[in-house]
Amino acid sequence: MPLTPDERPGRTIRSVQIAFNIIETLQERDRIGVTELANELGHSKSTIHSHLRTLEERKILVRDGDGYRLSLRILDMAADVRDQVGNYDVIRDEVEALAAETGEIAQFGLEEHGQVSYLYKATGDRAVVTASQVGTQQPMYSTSLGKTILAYLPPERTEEIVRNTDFEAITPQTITSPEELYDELEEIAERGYGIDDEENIEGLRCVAAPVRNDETILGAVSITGPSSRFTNERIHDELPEYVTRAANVIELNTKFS
Amino acid sequence: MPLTPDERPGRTIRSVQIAFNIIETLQERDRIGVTELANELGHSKSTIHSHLRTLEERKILVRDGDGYRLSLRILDMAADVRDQVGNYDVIRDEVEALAAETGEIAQFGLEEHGQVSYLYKATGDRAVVTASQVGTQQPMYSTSLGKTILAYLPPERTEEIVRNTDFEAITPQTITSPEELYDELEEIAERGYGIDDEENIEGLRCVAAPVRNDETILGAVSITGPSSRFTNERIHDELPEYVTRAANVIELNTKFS
DNA sequence: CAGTTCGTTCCCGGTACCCGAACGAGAAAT
DNA sequence: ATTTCTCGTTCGGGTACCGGGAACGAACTG
Repeated sequence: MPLTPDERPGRTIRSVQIAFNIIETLQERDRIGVTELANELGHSKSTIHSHLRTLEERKILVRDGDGYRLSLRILDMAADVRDQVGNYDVIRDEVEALAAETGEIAQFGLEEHGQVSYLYKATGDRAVVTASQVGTQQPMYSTSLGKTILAYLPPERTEEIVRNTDFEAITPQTITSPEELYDELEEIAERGYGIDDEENIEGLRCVAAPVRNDETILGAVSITGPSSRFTNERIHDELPEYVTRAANVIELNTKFS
Repeated sequence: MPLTPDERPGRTIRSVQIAFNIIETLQERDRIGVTELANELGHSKSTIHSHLRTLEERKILVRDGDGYRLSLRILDMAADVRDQVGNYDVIRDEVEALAAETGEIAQFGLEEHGQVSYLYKATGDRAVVTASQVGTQQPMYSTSLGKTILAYLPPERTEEIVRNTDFEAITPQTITSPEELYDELEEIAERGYGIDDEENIEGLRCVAAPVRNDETILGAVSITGPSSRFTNERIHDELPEYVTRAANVIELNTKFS
């Protein structure tokens, strides 16, 4: 298995690619040894060995029993990430409050690499269970968070993201063309909130509101629930009020970084 | 500045070292650009550029404004780390409970790379503030957690760690020789809990108890407080009871992984 | 519009990276 | 006890490829 078929522009460093292949493999299947990794990744044992040694010296991995796993240093790095994004405490408190008062799932997400990344997730007492997890990514065009963020990003950035998007019909309702998407973005910008009507997961609807600081968008807040509770009526009346209120509180407490 | 003066055994991969130098620099000082990184790390701009491109493609970094920062994917990795260690929920609940009932700092730590890494930290309502943070590391020989873990590790592993330890007098009370340390480890094994009497930070004392599963040690729980509240009397009577009780609860709820 | 400072690209030389193969240490099997 | 796996580790060699320098382009500033 050759690595990458050489992305068009720019160079990328092979050893580093290998290192992160190891890390990612170790992320999903812990406690693996040298030989197994070598087979899995298609490299010689000696190559993998040197890499493991390097990563262990850097305290990214630890030997645990027979095999390696990621080290707790990752937790420290995660804390720094939260600091760097800024306003984590405000966001957490407000998302928790939103989940508590609605009983549903509340989330905060922001754009990274042309996708939505979840920064925080809170589950209310009657919330449905979903697979989404903090730090993971979802497409922009199929989520309320993503579409709402797109609607408020600088136009050139929005275009760049849309241009690099492969539209895929995740559910029957998913938006599958740039034209449809741009229409909806306009709509969102007009009314101030975005909606996902079973476009990402069947049976689930979401409502999201942008969080902005001085014209630049930081991210968005959303609530997610089953279509049975998110009726056509509530989704354009009561629910947008909740999320915009939460978004406003975050905006007001935002400190410049 | 040459990288490492070539560690004695084994080879380590330079590109990966550079990549993690970048990551670590970005961890402490966010939003840095290519040129600044190049100067800081002593590499050419083109080298740094290729690395940044690689790391960005791997979604480890994001462009944010002008400059890079670590991406939210780190948060996802952190979640996986907690899963891999196992029993995170039990540990969190019990450490929180311990902090709540004592009012002090409570922590759970385990051994990695011959040091203590903190997995969880909870602060009670009258707890002193310390710099220690989840995911960071401390020496084994100067902390109650470290010494307690050493006392219950397999003897050969303990020896290996002690052999590779540089003893340093962090405070006037710090243990500075293997002999002293081994004496204390025996004491700990006898009475079942470990103590740090201002050996790591002046003015602070800690008490720790081991968490074991079927003869193998998973880590240790500790409480930390000012010497004024951690009197000679309480530190050998009331306080050990708290931590051993917490440790026992964790042990009982431990699932095999 | 000149001047500065970014980020980016290109090519080239030297090296250190990856591989293959051999070694050593356990454990399991007979 | 001896064999036979399989694991992690070490070692040298050939060459891909990584890092450096310099030139280019773009964005700001004066």
